[in-house]
Amino acid sequence: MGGKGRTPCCDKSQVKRGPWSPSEDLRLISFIQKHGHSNWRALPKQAGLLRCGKSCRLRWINYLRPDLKRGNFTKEEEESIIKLHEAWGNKWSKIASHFPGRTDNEIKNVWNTHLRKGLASKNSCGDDQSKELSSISSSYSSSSSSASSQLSSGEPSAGTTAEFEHQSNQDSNMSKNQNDYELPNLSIIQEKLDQNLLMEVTNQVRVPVDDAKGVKTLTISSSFSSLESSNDSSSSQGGGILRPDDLVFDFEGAYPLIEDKAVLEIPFECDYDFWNMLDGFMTFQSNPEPLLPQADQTYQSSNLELVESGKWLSYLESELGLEDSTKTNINNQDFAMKDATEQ
DNA sequence: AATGATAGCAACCGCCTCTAT
DNA sequence: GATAGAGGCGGTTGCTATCAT
Repeated sequence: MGGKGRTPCCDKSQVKRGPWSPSEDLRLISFIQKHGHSNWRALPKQAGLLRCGKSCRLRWINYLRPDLKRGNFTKEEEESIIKLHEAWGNKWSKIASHFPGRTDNEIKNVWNTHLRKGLASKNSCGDDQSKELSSISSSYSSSSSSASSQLSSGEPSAGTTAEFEHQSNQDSNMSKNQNDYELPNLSIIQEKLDQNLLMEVTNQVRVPVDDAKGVKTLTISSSFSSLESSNDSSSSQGGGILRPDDLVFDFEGAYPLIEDKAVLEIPFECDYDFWNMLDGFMTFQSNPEPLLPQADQTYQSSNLELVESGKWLSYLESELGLEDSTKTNINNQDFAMKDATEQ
């Protein structure tokens, strides 16, 4: 410990706080993708972000990392969390290390919101709990063979802990060296698609990826809760913020693989106006007001919004030189009109 | 329909640990 | 060994959506 007190990690009056905007997310993603994150403190400045380095790190780890598994925890995962918490207490990062794709923050939240209450209620009816624990134990052992032996007793033995750690090392490649950040392989992408994380593709920013056999395309797709009729509360938070459920990596066609890893690149050095415009766009698009339906207008206005946003992104694509040339002229005209109208 | 209570979760804060000098 | 800087962790807060009255 320092002893003489710590210098603040950043000047809090100079940094932005609160929810991250879509453009900040994209800046961070593209910067890390290109340069890695060897120095979190220096990163915000280098990336042109008015954020504390810690904030960037947290955002990346908890939200933007490409290997994150989103969506609800499965029953098995929840049961595993309960058992691991029994063994280790609030060692969230340690627990999280056994759930590839899950973050300590996520697990902590799940524990605090769901599991703790569930257990508390079970504790009130004594016998049920021991029954429950034994069922959890057997369930766990069937679902996680390498970890199965340690869960029947309260404290983990040295051997069983070692087993967990062994498994953890095997599972969490990302945590080995996050500077060598790797994108998930295609099976993970497919898994996300299977989980319906790609609910509705409303916009696409295509990024060409060089490939010896030609240029493939990565599509960053975003869908917005305001355009969805989903009752899922998790998708309804965040307002104009681009959420991971919204921002998914989608692949068109085969993707270049180097040593089984997909490689892609988002152009970081685009015009700063691009990011700012993107911010404005995201806010504009996610603004529910134009979409809040007057009954039969719902469908029409939503589709209008989709069309407009599609035009907008096409415009972006053309600005970035990523466009399908056949669409460019029309879209530029459309956007210019829209732009003039809004201004 | 309005209001208050509750739930869920992203983000922040402050402390701890590790490492370089 | 002392010190400072940086990353990491766990606790907590605050915002938003949903539910209940």
